[in-house]
Amino acid sequence: MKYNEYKNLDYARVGEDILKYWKENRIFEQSVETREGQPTFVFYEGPPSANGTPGIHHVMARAVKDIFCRYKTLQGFQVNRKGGWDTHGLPVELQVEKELGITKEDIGKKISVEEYNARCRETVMRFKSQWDDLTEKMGYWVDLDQPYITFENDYIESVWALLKKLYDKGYLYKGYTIQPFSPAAGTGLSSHELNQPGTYKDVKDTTIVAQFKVKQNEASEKLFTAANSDDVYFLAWTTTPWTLPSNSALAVGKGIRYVQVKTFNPYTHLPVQVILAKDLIGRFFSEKSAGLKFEDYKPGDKQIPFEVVAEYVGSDLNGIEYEQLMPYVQPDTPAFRVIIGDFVTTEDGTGIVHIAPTFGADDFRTAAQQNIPAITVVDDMGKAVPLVDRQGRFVPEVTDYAGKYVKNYDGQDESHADYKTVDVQIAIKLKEENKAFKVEKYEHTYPHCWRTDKPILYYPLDSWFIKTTSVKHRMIELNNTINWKPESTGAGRFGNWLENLVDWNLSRSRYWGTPLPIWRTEDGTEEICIGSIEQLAEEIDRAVDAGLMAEPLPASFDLHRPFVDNIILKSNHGKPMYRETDLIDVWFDSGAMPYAQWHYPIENKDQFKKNFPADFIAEGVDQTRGWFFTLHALAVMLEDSVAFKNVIANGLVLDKNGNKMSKRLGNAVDPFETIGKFGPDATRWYMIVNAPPWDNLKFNTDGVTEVQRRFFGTLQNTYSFFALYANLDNFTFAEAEVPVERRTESDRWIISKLNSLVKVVENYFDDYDPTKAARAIQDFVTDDLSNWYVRLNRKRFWKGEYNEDKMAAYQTLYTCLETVAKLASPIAPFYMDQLFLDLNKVSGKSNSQSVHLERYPKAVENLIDADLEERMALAQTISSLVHSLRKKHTIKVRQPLSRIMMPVLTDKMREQIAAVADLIQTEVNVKNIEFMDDSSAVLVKKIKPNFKRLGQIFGPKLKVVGAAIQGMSQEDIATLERENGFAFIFDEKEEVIITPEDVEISSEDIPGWLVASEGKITVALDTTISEELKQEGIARDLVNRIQNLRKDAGLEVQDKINLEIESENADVKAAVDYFRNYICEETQAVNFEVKNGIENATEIDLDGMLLKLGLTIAK
RNA sequence: GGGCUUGUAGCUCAGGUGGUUAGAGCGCUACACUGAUAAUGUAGAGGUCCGUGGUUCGAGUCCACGCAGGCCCA
Repeated sequence: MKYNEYKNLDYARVGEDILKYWKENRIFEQSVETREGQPTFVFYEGPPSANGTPGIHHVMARAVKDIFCRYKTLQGFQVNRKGGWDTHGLPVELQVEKELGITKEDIGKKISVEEYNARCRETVMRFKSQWDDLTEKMGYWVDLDQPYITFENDYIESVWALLKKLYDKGYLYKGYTIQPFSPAAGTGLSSHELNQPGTYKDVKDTTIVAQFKVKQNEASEKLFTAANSDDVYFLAWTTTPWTLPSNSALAVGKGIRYVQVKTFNPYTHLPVQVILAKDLIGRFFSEKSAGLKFEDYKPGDKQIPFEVVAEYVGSDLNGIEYEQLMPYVQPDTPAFRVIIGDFVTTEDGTGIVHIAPTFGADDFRTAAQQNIPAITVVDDMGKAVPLVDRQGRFVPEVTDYAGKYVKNYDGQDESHADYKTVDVQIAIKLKEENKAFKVEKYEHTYPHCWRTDKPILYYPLDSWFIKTTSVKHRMIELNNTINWKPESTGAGRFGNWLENLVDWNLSRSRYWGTPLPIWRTEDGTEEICIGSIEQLAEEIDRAVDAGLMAEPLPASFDLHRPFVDNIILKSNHGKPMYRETDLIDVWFDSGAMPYAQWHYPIENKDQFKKNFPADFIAEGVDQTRGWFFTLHALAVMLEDSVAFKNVIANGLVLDKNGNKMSKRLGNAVDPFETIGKFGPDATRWYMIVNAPPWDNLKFNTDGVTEVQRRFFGTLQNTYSFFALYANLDNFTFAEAEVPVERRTESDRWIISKLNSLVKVVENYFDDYDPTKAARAIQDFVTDDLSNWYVRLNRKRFWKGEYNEDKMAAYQTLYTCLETVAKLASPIAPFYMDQLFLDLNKVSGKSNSQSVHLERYPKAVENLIDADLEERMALAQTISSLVHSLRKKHTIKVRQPLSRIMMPVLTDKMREQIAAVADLIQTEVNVKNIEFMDDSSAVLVKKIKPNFKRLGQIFGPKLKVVGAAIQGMSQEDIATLERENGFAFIFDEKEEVIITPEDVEISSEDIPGWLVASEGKITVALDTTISEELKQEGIARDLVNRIQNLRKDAGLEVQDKINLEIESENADVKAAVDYFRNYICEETQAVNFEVKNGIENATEIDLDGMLLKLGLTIAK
């Protein structure tokens, strides 16, 4: 049996072949089955949506997931990976609407809800086969055969069951949220409808800077100290004066600077003191008025004097109370105070923002967080409603403006002289009451309803909520136990989000989604939340008995709209109950997957228990407030637990210029094309090795090419090298392993390095840092294994008998390759499996059918030898220095030299170098390494201050001391070393003593020699070339030329040859004479004749020495 | 506008707790090597460490304020 040898390996082909092999041998299934009974590693698949085609970023995200699942499998864990599909939601609906050429308005009219939803169901899985294809081709192992699908009845039923649990715990309630609303059309608008072209228009509105009078009490005392007897007001600007009756708070920016200004109201001319942002004084007070005297002011003067009397920061003002501006309706709980708002700026207005929680999303959110009530009235149904009704008119309680439209919704002629908007009427009233500081027209853009062209209002609309705020504290607490990669996403983005948590708005007014399972009586006094199909059937039976329904629930029933909408249930008091028409947020669907993927809690209790919470999940960072949040929120509320213990939030995949990929711009990278061209392994390896997953990746195929060449090319070369000679020698790893202590220094070194590698890679994987793992593996393969170990040991493989040393070399290299295959298999699953299989096919060392069924290698501590690794590093540095010296003096490596000399300052260093002397000598072609120490007395030493140490001792004096140290003479340094101390005298009095620990002494120069140094290592090269050395150089040159001839003649490595040589040159003759055996051995010549008149001779020029060579195959 | 994040050589990236000469790979140039050869070695060119201020004897590193890109949220 031979090791496979490849000419021009096709990496894409490797992917295809191995994929076929996996399928035929059920490797994925086996990797789960063979771990039966072992501890589980729980992974959750964040469901993608198959209504679009997959992109290259999906390869990235899924590579990250796959890596850790494979790694944990190698470690012996059982890792079930259930696939899943996210099927509900707006993108699906929009796509369907686009394809049908309809709008939301047409649903239920031009097309029935039933047909519409059928269309959605069909559309959402349209690209499933493409997704499945990519999943396989990129090597993402996930169970595609039994995925969870969010639109299936079982899934929806689970979601209902969870909703009911939340309902029973009191977490579900009906409230309102501020949404764009068109009073003219009587409907809410989605944000996407608001983004239609033409909805934002320039309009001129009356704006008011209102004066809110500060209440004098303990909290506000500081304002009045500055004010003497004047009244103090907050100034706040609004472009929607009709919201002023609904004001219940004022918001300031925490860090913004505010001033208190003494002046006069321009309309009433009364003395006032007003508070506004310091940066905005110029907007309200003219420079020209700066020096005016207050006693000179007469009512009506154009120039109004002003004076800054005090200054505050926003946090100083927090909590100060003020009098209600337009007291039509009183709130139930305390309001009218200053709060901190994160959205406050000094871009425009006054730096103080008027808050009307019923008419602004920021207002609503901030007020809710800081316990500020909204101003509402109670309607006929006993429900709290805002001061403006759904037609856009003030309610009767706002007496002065009752029934008036807040915008021109009733088509009045605005050009008429008597036309006054409600905003203007409010402005007039406030001016009269000394409550307006400035009134002016202001042009700005304002959104309009795309159907009616009338301005929209931000308006509270009914919504169902989950009371996440009630578990906020627990969510934060549990979040702190989650290992986030990167940490900042957990602490920052996610942590801040939790800190500012508001209740989860569950309602969506759509058609294709999980229906909210709540039925209510028309007056809202009775309701029921349904938690299962069984319960629904029972309730329907009751309704049938009461005559509300005609038939019981059929055996097969779709839980979507419109079918559930047609169900009418019977309340306890016998009234009919209708379903709340809302669908739920699709994020609830995906957040419910830990439960619903098993149809839990309806069934599969054990399955669920075994698979909750997840050990690991990974998705894009954009999921922080999406999937990560909903998973966490549901787990905390339902199970009082985290949903996941470790999470990687990966970044975006951008194009090579750092721009977002988009199909529209045409810069999107096709994953099939990339994998087809470079193969899945190089693609994955590039993505992982290039940057940590949580950084954005600038995807550049040049990088994939580089990875393919540098890493896979080198590894493959190394394998080919091994296979070539192992096949010649029939090495099958049949013999017992050569004991490590009988192996060479370099064998033990690479084994030590290998074991160190196993350790660090394990640590990196355990730390969920695949990039560092990949880089460590790559460095090992390219630098240690290929460029050093193999290069230094080439001869051992192709020269001489199949003896123990050769066996040791094969075994060592085999072990390295096999171990690398295992270590790297999570990242490059196809290629590494091929490598493993190619090796194992011959050796039969393992019974596994795949590297993915293997166990992760264990590092053997006593094979790791730090001293050995250190001295090999020394050998590398020294070799590099000698190469550099040879280069400088143009002495080629083939020319042997007699010796190098090295100053050594410690015995340890001498021992270390002596141990690797052979290697160095071979590598740089010198005969001897000699050491020098202090006793040789020719060393020139260099001294360098240890700044870190000296800085701590001398602080500011470091500059002088440092300079003094660097100025020390050779004698000074000798004194310091001899007496373990050296004294400087500064300014003729101050004595400073330094010790050898305060400095670093190195030897840098040897007078009369060629030297090179790096760090503490200095090498001197003896460049004298004796006659004998010269001849040996010629011999080596000859060998080189003969080898070239062999190669040119197309000889195989093992072919023997006859040699003939002819030359007049005495040196050549001498070299041939003296090194005949050496030349024969190196070139596998069985005969070597010096003669004249060679047939078919090749003429050779060795640095000016001419000769002729004849070469024939020896039979 | 807010939160988070990134900014180091032409490109992709390293640079624990501050230490004086900022590194690697690729690319470029030159030379060498040649039974791993579409490989390899050596050397060279290439840096306002995004900017400005500050702390410090000393800042790529710490602080503040900006600038530019990105994500999420408004």
